[in-house]
Formats: sequence, structure tokens, C-alpha cells
Amino acid sequence: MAIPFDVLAEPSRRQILDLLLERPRLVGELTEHLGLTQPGTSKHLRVLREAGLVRVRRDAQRRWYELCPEPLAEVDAWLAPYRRLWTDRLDALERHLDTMPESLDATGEPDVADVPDVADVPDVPDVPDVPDGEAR
Amino acid sequence: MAIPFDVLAEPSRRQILDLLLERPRLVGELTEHLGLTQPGTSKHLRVLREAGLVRVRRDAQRRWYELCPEPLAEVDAWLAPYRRLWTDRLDALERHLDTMPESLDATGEPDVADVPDVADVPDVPDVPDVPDGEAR
DNA sequence: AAGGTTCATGCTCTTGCGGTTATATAGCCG
DNA sequence: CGGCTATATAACCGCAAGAGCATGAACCTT
Repeated sequence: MAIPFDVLAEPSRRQILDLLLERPRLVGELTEHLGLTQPGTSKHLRVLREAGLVRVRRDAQRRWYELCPEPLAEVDAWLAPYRRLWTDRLDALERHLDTMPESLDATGEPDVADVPDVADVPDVPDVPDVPDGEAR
Repeated sequence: MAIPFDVLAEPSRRQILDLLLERPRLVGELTEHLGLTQPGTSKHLRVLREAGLVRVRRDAQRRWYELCPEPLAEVDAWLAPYRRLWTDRLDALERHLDTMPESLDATGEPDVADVPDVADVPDVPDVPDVPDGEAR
């Protein structure tokens, strides 16, 4: 089964999942929160259903949509090998701050530039970053 | 900063990240692996760059692209509240299997249907699942 | 039976995205 | 300098995705 990144790429669909994280909901309820039309909501729900991210229970004319988190495990699995990269960096930052507690950064933002590179570029004459395409 | 799900939705871009997970690479190298044209690769790299997922170092005419995993932390953060849901289910499965080791499932696949529902639908007369839209 | 809810589906329109081709830019080497 | 290499950008195209509207289907209520 393909990783459902494309399904999650849609903000409304992520919002639906977030809402279903609290509790199961009716289509009308979701529609109200999303601020789009009911057919629009239904369409997103269909995509989520086919991706196995939600389940439906019928109750007369109503449909209770509930979360089905299993496919998200695949996203988590894809993320796994990357996770250690930024935790490594954060660890390095912590060690750094631990070594020199006089460091004057008030922000909690990890100052990546301060941390020794995890993956080193093979013997490239360390040229400053390319401003190149950045300025569009 | 918005969660870069839309950037990750593209298979080629995920593949690029996977390749950069090993080591920094040149555009040509990536192009070869991806099986698309060089401009196509450059375009994806631009998107990844603007999302802060990769960095560039220039080396004469060459460009070494390297991974920049920090934005993935946001994905991880979004995933966090969901993670406990499926781990809960797996835990329940483990406890289940622990209780009755005579269980005859040979597969390692978690048989979710066996696990008691985590979130229960509020007093809906438990009607069987809707085959409804599924059959297209 | 009639009318009102609640939701799904079909259609159309528009936009954006991914892909390719052609071209521009930058730097190397002979 | 001239040509070659490596990459970015521009212009264009086709298609699929998302949004809205109108309609259909299922079910309740009276």
C-alpha cells in the first residue's frame, strides 16, 4: 500500500483527521468546521475512506465518520530513518549548551549552523551557500 | 511554516530525500536515479529547497545537494497525537496474543478487527459497515 | 404518501502541477 | 578564446485535483 502522503497533502483532509481525533463526527458537523460545501466534504471523506484513514458507521441517514490511524504508521515508518538526524542535531545542541551555559541565545530555536554537520560533503572546497536561485 | 506534506506528496521528491539520506549528491546523479530529465530534477530540487528540506553547496559548475531534515520535525509533530492510537492498538494486540497464545494467525499482520475499538462511537446502534460507496 | 433530513454522486469549470523541450548561465579545460 | 560540462530558468502542454452546483438516494417523521 502506497504511503498516503498525497492524501495528507490536502489541508482540509488533515483538518478532518484532526477533528476525528477528538471523536467521531457526522458529515454535516465536519462541513461546518471546514467551511466548505457538503459535497466537498463528502468528496474528501471518500478519498480518506479509500486510503483507509477513516471508517463509516451508518445510523439511519447519518454517517458517523471515525478515525482509522493505521495507515499513518506507514508515514511514521518512512519518517523513521530521518528522525535520528534531527534528534542527533538537537542532542548536539543540548551538549553544546551544556558545555557553555553562558551561551546567549534566548530562543529555543535550534541554531543549526552551530552544530557540526552530520553528513559531510565529500572534500568540496567549502564554498558559502548559493544565493543563486533563492532570489526569485 | 506550513507542514510540508504537499512537498512530500511527490514520489520523486521523496526518492530524492531518500537518496540524500545516504550522502550528498549532484543533480546529474539524482537525475540518473530518478529516471527523468535534468530540468525536471532541478525543478523538484527547487521545491525542496524552498521548503527548507535540502541545502546546496556549489563546487564550480556542480551543485552538491544535501539533506536538511529539520522541516520533517513538523511532520513528526503533526503525527504525534495519532501515534499513540495505533501503538495502543498494537499493545492491545500484544496483550491479546499474550493472553491466548493458541491464537492461530500465522501472519505477522496485526488483525485490527480483533482488537476492541479504541474510540467508540457514541451510542450508535452498531450497524455493519457501509459497503455503500466502496463498490464503484 | 408527502415532505424534510442527511449524505453521496455526477457534472462542469478552473487552476496548478509535473513533465518535456529549448535556451540561458556559469565555470572548466585545451 | 572556443567548446564542453553541469545546472537553472522559461515557455508550453496535458491532466488530474479541488471547488461549486444540481441532483439522486436513503431514511425518518407525520
